[in-house]
Amino acid sequence: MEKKSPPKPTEAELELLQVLWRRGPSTVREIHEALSVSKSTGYTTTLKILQKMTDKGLVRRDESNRSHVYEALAQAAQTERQLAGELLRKAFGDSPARLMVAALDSKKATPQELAEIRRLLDDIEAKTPMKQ
Amino acid sequence: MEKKSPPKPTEAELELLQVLWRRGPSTVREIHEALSVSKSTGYTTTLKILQKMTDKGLVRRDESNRSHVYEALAQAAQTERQLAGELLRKAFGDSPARLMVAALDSKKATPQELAEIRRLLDDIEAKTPMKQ
DNA sequence: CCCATTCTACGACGCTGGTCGTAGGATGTC
DNA sequence: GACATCCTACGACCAGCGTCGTAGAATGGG
Repeated sequence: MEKKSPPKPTEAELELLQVLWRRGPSTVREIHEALSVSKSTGYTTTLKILQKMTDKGLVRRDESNRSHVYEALAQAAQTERQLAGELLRKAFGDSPARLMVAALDSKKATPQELAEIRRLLDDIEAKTPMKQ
Repeated sequence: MEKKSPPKPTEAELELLQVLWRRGPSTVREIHEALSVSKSTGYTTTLKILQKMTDKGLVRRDESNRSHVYEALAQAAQTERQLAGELLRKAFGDSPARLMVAALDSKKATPQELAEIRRLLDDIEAKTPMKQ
């Protein structure tokens, strides 16, 4: 039992996490620049959120340089599982099928995407029934 | 163009909406009772949220009786589409496949559910390519 | 050495969501 | 008619989130 359950990131925190997942360990400046293309928020806002994320255990920081270097502790797959699971429970009665109906209804998927979903289902079914 | 876009319900609002979807038009008392099995919140809290939902246009109320009767305006399918679409965009780069991976990973689906998703894909593919 | 720049820390503010308490009007019962 | 009960309206409160401004320490260029 070494796994701690990392708290759910807020919307702004998720955006920063996504940058860290993409870039790897980064300074506040780097994260803020990466984000400023889509968002126009102040530098200290980014800093403040990062500090809170450190308290929450979502990220870890290396303070050996003057510009602290932040690194994601929350893993992408785990965070996504958490978010999907929560919506599943709160809005879809824990029915993945119902969630997919809504998702595919909201964003019209390309035939390629549909094929990919089928492939993923194959993988899952291949794995589940005869336990490995 | 008669469809207005109803605002996104908050978590508490979604719970009340779900009761209304299940029960149909109901009084505050009825909604509160229905909810009190799982939640222990005050009567006036339910009332207040309902009032705010009225302002937001999520519900409509009939004031002809002393006990006002509330009715859902936001439709279930549309609301679910909205919620799934938002998560899809914010956390999954608009990729339904990635969302499904996370969802199925969070809640181990039964073979029946997987089959149901396949059926769903069949429906969609049957509908899209040759436009009916 | 001094000044401009860059960084962190910290407090403030506004907003929203969820919670409740209380006031006061309507209703029902004896 | 009087009283207890149920209803709505409304304001208060608190916590969390996102935003920013400013202070003050570290750094680096002339």
